[in-house]
Amino acid sequence: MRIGELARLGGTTTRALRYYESLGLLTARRGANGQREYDEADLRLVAEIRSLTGIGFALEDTRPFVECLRDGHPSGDACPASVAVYRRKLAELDECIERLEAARSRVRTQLAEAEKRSRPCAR
Amino acid sequence: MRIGELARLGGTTTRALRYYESLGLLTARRGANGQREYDEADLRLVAEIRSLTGIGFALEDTRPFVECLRDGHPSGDACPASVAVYRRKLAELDECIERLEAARSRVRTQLAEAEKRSRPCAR
DNA sequence: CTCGCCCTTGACGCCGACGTCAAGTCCAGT
DNA sequence: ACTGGACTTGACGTCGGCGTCAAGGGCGAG
Repeated sequence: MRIGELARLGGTTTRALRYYESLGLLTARRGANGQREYDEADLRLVAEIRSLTGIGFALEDTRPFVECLRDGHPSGDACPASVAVYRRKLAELDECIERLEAARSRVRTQLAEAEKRSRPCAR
Repeated sequence: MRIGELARLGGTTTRALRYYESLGLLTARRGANGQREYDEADLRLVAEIRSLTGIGFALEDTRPFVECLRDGHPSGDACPASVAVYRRKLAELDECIERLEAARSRVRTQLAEAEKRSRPCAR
């Protein structure tokens, strides 16, 4: 298949696919006319990339998963490097959630105090 | 005081202060030599901006607070517009935290499965 | 006078993940 | 032959919040 169909099937755009290729995440065979030619394995890679970025992974973080799949593993997270990214991401998420929850509680406090001041005698 | 001192006292940089001014968050009187001149009220504004951005507010979100202070209110969140930003921000934080927690649980699941596959007979 | 430090404006750089436009190529259908 | 759609590369634009550099002006101390 060509890039347009891969984009459609992968739920993304041709621009994104070329961008992935520029990062070395995707590689394409070229047909006689110079156009990129893809197969099911490439679709699998795109699916992996989209799935991970959809969760919030940076493109660079998807690299180990993609390489793992290209090495013939049935699953992108079958390799130690991928699992390491899982762990790092988990730690990042924990920290991020913690910070946001702290921020939320501060905002809540501020909001409560502001309302108390504006309606000092409200029930 | 001049911009350097305001930056020091406010815990930021001169570049940031000039940027705030370009956004209309800060205004400065000019001395005879063309240099910016600030007072305690300006320091108060900077403190408000830094406090809010420190929690994760965008600069634009601090505008109502700053204007509220400039209107003579003792607190930046004494105005309805500021309180509205609090509410909006709270909703944003709730949604963001929710998404991150969902992502975290997905990553946890993936990690657990990946480890199960890599060490099928581990205790 | 020079040194050094602070100040001025203007403008480009950075990060990530593409969007969007330009100008041209390739191919199938009518 | 012509049209329309899909493809190619290259390059600039976007968003936020500044960092950093350039090229100068102002001012007190020695």
